[in-house]
Amino acid sequence: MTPSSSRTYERIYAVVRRIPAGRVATYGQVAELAGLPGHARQVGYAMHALPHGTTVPWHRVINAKGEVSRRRRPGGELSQRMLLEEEGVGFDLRGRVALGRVRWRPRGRVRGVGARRAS
DNA sequence: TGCTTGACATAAT
DNA sequence: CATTATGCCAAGC
Repeated sequence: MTPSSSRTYERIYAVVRRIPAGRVATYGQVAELAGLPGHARQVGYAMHALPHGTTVPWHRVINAKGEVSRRRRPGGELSQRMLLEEEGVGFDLRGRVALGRVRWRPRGRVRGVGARRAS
């Protein structure tokens, strides 16, 4: 099967579906979990390709800055922000979420000093 | 069929 | 901390 098949999108959607309410994940994080390390842009592209009545919580995916990415259509980001606020995700005055607080933590962590992510 | 843009990320300045 | 530059892959034209 061609690696550039729609399956790539499905994989991304599967990861996004795992994000619990009240938590958010970055594009890069989703990409890595989807098996596409470094291809954060494709995640954003996949989100853009999502249909309207989708069950995928696309609004829980934000950029590494902790802010909702700007879209081609003005006002769209506000919708995403509203959905997140409804789930309990708070935004600061700069329109950024407390990543260190609402960041989704996939899988158990190696407790202890591991509070650090590979760079 | 080839160039440009993009719901990004990271390093450098 | 913001701004700039480069890399990645896919979709649009």
